[in-house]
Amino acid sequence: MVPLTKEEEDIIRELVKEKDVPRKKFMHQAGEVASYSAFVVEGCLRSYTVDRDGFEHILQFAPENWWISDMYSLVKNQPSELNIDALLDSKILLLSRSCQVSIYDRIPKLERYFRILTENALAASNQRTINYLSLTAKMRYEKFCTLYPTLINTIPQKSIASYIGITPEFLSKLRAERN
Amino acid sequence: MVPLTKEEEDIIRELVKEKDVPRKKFMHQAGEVASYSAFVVEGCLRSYTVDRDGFEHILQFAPENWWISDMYSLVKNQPSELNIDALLDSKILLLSRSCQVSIYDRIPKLERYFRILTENALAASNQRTINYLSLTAKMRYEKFCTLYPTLINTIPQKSIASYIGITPEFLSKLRAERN
DNA sequence: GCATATTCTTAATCTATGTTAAGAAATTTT
DNA sequence: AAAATTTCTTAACATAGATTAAGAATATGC
Repeated sequence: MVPLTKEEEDIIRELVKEKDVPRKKFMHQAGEVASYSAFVVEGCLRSYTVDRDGFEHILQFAPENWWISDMYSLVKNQPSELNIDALLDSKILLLSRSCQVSIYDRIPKLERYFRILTENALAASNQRTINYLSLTAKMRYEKFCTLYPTLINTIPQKSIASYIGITPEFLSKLRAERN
Repeated sequence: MVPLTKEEEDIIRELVKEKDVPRKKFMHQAGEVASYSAFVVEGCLRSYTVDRDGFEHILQFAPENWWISDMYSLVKNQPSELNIDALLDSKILLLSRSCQVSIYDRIPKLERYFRILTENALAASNQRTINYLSLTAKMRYEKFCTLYPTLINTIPQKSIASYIGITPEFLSKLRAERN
């Protein structure tokens, strides 16, 4: 999306840390203040909350080439309610919030890149809210399938159920319905 | 949030159009491609979809000093599903998408301002998604009351019901419960 | 490759929330 | 301020989706 010169690439390479996250290992845990965003090079991460009854609710999947973070904790500097862990063995690039800001100062077009990225994330989040308000569970599942075709066979069904806001049992029933 | 010089103020004043929007009048209608963001100087706007059964679902309230737009339509350049209208007689500032970009080029710190604004909107939207996934209707109503105390007495209850994703009848019942 | 743990399915039962309807209260228009 | 419209409340009944439980299928760790 943003063409970079060799020097700009070097700046970024210096500020970003590569990391392997094996399946089920955390990149971030609830209770801590988030200080990193992650770009998924390979694999898949997810962010989720755990409610008072111990149920997990997935906020975001981040397959390859997606960014993931706890935006709330990052911008408010407050302890976060979110956990971020790997659904598959993954390789990520970590960018700390302070590095991010220093990149913006040194390479302004990256501030534009992240602004646009965030605008797209907001548009997608709004769309998801509208889906909750106006669609049945079945319709949300069908939308999910067309929106994330690659995820359907790589992540457990119960994770999809959690993302669309239903129980795994009910998702199982919905799937049985459509022969 | 962003201190401006006299000249910068003049640039902005030139690119922004002031407009009065009487109660129930539209700033934007579904089907059109959105090309403006609006800053609410006075009054209150809302964005909402109308589903196939004719029910309204409110995505956002914008009381004084908030921005409102159809981010999806704006960034994808696609016809929007959202209507934006005034809940109260309002005065707004309209900023077209093209002016917005030209402001970014002329006053880079405003690109930062809008990046931060969008990050905050995303954090709030994520929070709302988590609320849907993990809270009952009653808890969502209570959260709404603490989050938007000023709205509770200025907008119809049925609008609150629509925003938190329940019917007005059920909200009425919830309110009766807590004596 | 076997044992263990996790995920998925099915079915019976339960419950939070929706629907319908009708009157009361509040607000807006004339 | 009366009439008309919109919003709010209440109550009986309906339903989408949750819960519980148990077995079957898959996946994982050793």
